[in-house]
Amino acid sequence: MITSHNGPQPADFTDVRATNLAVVLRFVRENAPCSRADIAASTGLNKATVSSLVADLIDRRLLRETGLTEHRVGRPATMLVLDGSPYAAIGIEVNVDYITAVAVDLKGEELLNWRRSFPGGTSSAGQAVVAMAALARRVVSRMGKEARQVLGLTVAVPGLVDVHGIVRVAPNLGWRDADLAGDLAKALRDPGFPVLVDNDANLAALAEHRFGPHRNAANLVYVTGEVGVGAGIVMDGRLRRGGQGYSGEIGHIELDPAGPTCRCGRRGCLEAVAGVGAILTHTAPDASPSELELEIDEVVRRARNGERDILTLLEDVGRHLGRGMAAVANLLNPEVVILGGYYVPLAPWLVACAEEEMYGRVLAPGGGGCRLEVSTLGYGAAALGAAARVLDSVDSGRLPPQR
Amino acid sequence: MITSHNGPQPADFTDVRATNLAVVLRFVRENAPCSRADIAASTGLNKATVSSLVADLIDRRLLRETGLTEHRVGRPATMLVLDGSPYAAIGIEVNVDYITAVAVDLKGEELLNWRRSFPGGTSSAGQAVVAMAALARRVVSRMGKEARQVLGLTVAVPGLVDVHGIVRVAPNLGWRDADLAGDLAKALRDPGFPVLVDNDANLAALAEHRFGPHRNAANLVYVTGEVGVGAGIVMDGRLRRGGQGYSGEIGHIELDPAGPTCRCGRRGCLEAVAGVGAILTHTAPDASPSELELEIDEVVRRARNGERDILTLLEDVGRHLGRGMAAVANLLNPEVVILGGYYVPLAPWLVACAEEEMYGRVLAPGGGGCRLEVSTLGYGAAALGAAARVLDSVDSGRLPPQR
DNA sequence: CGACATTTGTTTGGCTACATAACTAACTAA
DNA sequence: TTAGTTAGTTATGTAGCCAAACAAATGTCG
Repeated sequence: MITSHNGPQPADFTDVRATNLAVVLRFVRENAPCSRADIAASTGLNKATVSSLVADLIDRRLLRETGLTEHRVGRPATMLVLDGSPYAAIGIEVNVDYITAVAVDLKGEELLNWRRSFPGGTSSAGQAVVAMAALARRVVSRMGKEARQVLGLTVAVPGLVDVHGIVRVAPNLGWRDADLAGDLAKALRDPGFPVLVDNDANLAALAEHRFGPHRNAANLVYVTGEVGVGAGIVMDGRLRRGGQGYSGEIGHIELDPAGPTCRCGRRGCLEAVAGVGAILTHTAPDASPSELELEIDEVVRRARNGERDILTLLEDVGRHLGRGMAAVANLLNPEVVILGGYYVPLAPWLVACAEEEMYGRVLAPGGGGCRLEVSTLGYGAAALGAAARVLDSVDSGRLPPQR
Repeated sequence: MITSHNGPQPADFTDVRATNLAVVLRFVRENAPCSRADIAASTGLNKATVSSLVADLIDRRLLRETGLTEHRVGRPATMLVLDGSPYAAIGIEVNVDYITAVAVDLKGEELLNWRRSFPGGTSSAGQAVVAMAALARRVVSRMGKEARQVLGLTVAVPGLVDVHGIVRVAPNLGWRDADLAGDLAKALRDPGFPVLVDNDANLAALAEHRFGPHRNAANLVYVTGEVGVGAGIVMDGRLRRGGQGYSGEIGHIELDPAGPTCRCGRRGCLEAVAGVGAILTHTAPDASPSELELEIDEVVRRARNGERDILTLLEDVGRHLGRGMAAVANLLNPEVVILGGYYVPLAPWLVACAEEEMYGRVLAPGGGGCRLEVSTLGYGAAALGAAARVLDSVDSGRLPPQR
């Protein structure tokens, strides 16, 4: 049996080449426009090697030469940039009431962002596959019209996804043991690109790691503020999924044995005291999942109006959230914890309290250098991360073939 | 400026060689005795390549040929084993009342295990360096007499050690901002091998990962049960230290806002409700740190006698511990959480309750496959891990030079 | 007992891909 | 115009992998 973690794999020349191609690709992404000489100087690779690698990447249409530098001593340099035009990566996010599809090019530029309503809360996984396949086909066809090759498709699911990509439990969708990736690939009939599935918080963390303002942080945690509360963990520059893929389940960390009852049946879970639900049980106890966004808007409006009870409620939620994040920061010592989902619109009234609690509880000197920040990627973070997941696999050496 | 995490480093042939040497070395460690043909078949490397790699490793005295196989069809195979004799890795553990030094060979066989009492609680870091240097010199000299080359020395410290190896805070030793590694290297006057410092829980986790019964687990957490409670985290096969090196500080996760006051000033920290201190405040409130071991022995004796109040106390501690470990398991989804330190002798009365709490609170299906286990490595786990840290750097390609 | 099969490990040759250095190219400065 | 500077390419050398042929040492079976 061949498994992935049977010790380190042996290396050969193709690995060297793949590694160095990825090094050049990443360097250009982060430093474009730049010359071959820049790449050689910064990476330590030889000029000749860089020329060969760049030629290869141009052949694969991943890089493109743009103009020359002017008015400098010496021969002008031909500048290189990522070639945005020939490829696309697709990310899809399923949720309680809608499906989002985004496509990005190699640079991460958003090519499209489609959202269609979908009764996720009352549909089976099979029905979701049908809906996703329809949407995906339209996206693929649009990409085809733009003469773009699709490099891959990843689906973000709010639930427990195991290391094989099987959706084990998605509480808000009511799914269990669904092989979404396999079924979707089947529905797309041999799509010619890999189809993957991962947890939404994991993928949002990946989006922050790649596109967010803290993209340099090798260690970060993204926290979803949806009906459930989950986390995606990036440590040492990579997503860490744990033994079976279930890492980041912080929603049911117990913060207070005397706290309110959680929907899991226990008391004082993070989700119950600092989740979006904890706010809405006070303001709109009968809201259905699909009304969530409207209800949160209403909470924001009332907070803006300075309604005392709402402000107190949010401060309280902020403090609980801060306590939970302190646990995360103490355990993982990330550079930054990023709050996402519905925490974003509520941030102005949450974050000060949360920060105070968190910084007060982190043991390491200087709070371990861990900051609490608010996501700037918006609601589509998971879908964007799903697309980023595709780009990541390109970065780690699985390049499209040569022309 | 050259920093370690500035993106992936370019690769060349020496990397390929180093990678493959490490692959062969690890394979032999885990499958000794084995033949060159076995290695080729299992790793996928070519027979010729394996021969060349093995010759190199024999030259470096890392491998040794042992007899031939007999009574099998075909040409008999020359079997290979790790060569235990020419090298040693040294691990030192500083504690409140003693310093431990261990030396192991390449196989992890313990060559010596010396413990000398040392008033760590009342000594400065400078005095500790003097004591450690004296002990280290004796160990190095003993290794010299056995004609062994010392590959490295690592010190395990109960405290916050940053990514540069500086001891930022060691509460029980009263140290702050001590460059132990630098000072110790200076005291040893150009020892000719690397001197490193790391947190004791991290190193104990490494010991479990390398030598423990769960050495196959790529994701594990080790929990120290000393005066403080800390954790070492192995994810995806490597120690994860976080952004600044302060990961695993679980002692002050707040489990109960209404709980007892912790020495950190807050209420209901894991350390305060499930640390060794939480037990001793009930049984021996005035015990000094150096009497800890005796006091725990006394608790064990009374538990064996079936004293009701002690059993209740331990069950209570077990439940709190289980709640804390549930948080760890939910966040990290490791294959196993290993309890160490003073939790080991107390395990018979703690673990059942802890398991029950933990499994009940882990959200993932089947508890995420996460088990709660008790360390079998004994009190010297951190020192052993310190030595393992040295062996790890050999494994990742920093081999001793050829003869 | 001897031919043959089986398995191990080495040798030879070929290939990939990196490094070094020499060289060409294209500009600025004076 | 000439010197200086920087960019990128073109040999040439070399490390180290793989594949295949080969040599060596054993067991098996007629």
